[in-house]
Amino acid sequence: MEDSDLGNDDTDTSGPDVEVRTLADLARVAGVSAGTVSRALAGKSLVNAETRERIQALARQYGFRPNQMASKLRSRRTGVIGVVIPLGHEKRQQISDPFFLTLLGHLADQLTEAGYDLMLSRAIPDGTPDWLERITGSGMVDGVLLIGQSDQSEVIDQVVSHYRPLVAWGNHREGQKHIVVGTDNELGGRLAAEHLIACGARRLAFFGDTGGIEIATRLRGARAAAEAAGLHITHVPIKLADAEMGPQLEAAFAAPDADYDGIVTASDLIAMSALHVLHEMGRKIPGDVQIVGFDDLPLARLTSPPLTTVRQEIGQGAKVMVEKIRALIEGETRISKVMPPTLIVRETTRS
Amino acid sequence: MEDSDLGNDDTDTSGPDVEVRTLADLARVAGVSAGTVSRALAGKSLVNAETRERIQALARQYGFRPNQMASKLRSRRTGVIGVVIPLGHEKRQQISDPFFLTLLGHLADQLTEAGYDLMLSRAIPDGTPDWLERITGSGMVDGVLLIGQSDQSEVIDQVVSHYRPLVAWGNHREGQKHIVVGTDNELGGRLAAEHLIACGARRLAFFGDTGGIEIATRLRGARAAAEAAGLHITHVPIKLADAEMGPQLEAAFAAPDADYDGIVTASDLIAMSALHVLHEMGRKIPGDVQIVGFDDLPLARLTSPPLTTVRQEIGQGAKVMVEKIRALIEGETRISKVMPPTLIVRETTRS
DNA sequence: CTGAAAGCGCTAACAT
DNA sequence: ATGTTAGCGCTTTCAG
Repeated sequence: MEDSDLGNDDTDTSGPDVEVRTLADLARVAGVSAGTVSRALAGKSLVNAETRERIQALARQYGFRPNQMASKLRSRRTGVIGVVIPLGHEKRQQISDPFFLTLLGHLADQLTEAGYDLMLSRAIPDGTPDWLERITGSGMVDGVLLIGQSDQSEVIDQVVSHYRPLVAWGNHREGQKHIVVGTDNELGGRLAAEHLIACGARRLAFFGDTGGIEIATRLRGARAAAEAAGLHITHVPIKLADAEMGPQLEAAFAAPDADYDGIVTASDLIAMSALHVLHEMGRKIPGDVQIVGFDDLPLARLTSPPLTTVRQEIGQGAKVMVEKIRALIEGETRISKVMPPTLIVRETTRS
Repeated sequence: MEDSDLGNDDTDTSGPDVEVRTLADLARVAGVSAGTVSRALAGKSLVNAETRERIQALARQYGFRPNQMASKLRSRRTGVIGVVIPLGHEKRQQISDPFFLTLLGHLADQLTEAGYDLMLSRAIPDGTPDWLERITGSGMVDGVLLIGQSDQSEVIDQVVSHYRPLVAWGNHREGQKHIVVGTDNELGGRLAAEHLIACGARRLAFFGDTGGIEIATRLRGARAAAEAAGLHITHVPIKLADAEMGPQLEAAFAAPDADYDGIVTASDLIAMSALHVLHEMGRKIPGDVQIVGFDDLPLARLTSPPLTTVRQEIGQGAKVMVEKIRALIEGETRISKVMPPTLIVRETTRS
């Protein structure tokens, strides 16, 4: 019969002789139309189950993958979320902040789980909204997640006036237009300072650069607590330049009136560095100086002594950011979320 | 003069009344064809300098950005590099390894500098090449950077047989098809063990899970050094499960014959955790036990005592990976690069 | 130097 | 349930 001869053509299951790069190619091989192949591969229900499976098998056999660019162009949906790290107020051109990196890791996990791809950009704000609009306006992403607002809160507000699906990590400010997920930084700073004061510290300092609003707010909280106790807190603006943090700290401790006995730091990283420098100077912790970190990175429990710190819920934050961006993309409405920090008492304070 | 009257038409610089979303829209506004707008915006030389500038000004004024999907589809060039983290041999579903995260940060910097966008994917190898081909075959990226090979060396080889622009970080194996940038792990392991032996350690252990080839090779190097000195080295397969590392280490030290006096670790993270656990057990470092880390993360110098470790050149590695992927994309040929590690002696060994 | 025309590979009406 | 028809918005010959 002619039919069986036809059937025999199927025996070449291994050596694909014809190049099948496009839907049309596969359609030809399968003897159907491109439209059907498209539907079959998308797993749509309006295709006969067995043709669908046959086509999927064929696709596998020929190693065919639909071109995403074409698909995205046509469907006006990219399946990609842009994750942007604004490298603003700190002049370093490098992504190295372990907090951001940790948040990024969690975001990657959550986005993958939600079926999104992640496009990472580092951006250097320049006063105009251009650094952000280059990403929102490119048609390359369905939404944007900002890891930190730096000092760009106004610019971001301006962008969301015409670009909705955007969620930032960071500090929430009254009257702010864009949606933010973050920690109550003022409370965090206050918790840290209050704890230090309760543990007997009197000569307080805050270590951290207040160029970004988050840190500035932590300082405000710490200062409020100090003032409530009738104390002064000295602000020492340590920049996060990795290796160069040591010298900055040494200089800070060498200053004439620098015999601090309680230090609130803007991050665990600064705290760890301070711990190290103080240790080298022969100061006892928490005997001579008490320190509170910020973030509660996984590493905080590994320092010696283990670091007392203000915990931010990074994993939870990532989850919430992804939930919100998805909702925004679906056209729903969402509001900001401020999460309360918790004080984790370990051994760099006298508890 | 008529000229000044003409100039007055430009006063509506603020209120774009017509929506200009596409090249064609802008072309209409500019009174030229879409082709010319495309060329002007691409900065091509074959456009009259002043029409080009006029069009660019118009684009800026209307906030117009060409749709990347369309551009990429047409030009068959995405300007995107895929960065893939294979979450293979370790079952954790999470990106948290600080080494990978650090490498990722450097890659982001280098790629941005080279004008590429970065698409991050975490992948869970499943025995087939599918986890990788989903990315290489999607038409979404111009090339792929793999952060670690996990135990997928053969699969990767298979993929590069038909997909050239791929560079992996990791261990180089003789006869391997794909291009790798990485550290001489065997040498690294040997340096660590030799140093420990030279410092008087005799009861050696290697802490780390050898599921990935990199770690297995480090163990091989350490073992070779031990055997050359007539010593035995005990392999303790610590998994990188963040918080759960403590208990694993405690169990390791509680084992009957576990009075190690020299420990080679597979990463700084394990070393830091071990440091912490030993500290809690009241063991002196380096007095009772000496430890050598691996990676030399920025944090290694901050432990107390500061960590003796085997340094991998992460920043340099990222630079090399990006150089190689760019060359491969251009159709050039490249070979693997094995970088020598260096021993950084700090204070967890008796030097 | 610029315009017109032809797709890149796919999806989504609209038919049938 | 499947085929047909039209584009998505851009780039790039090919003319002029």
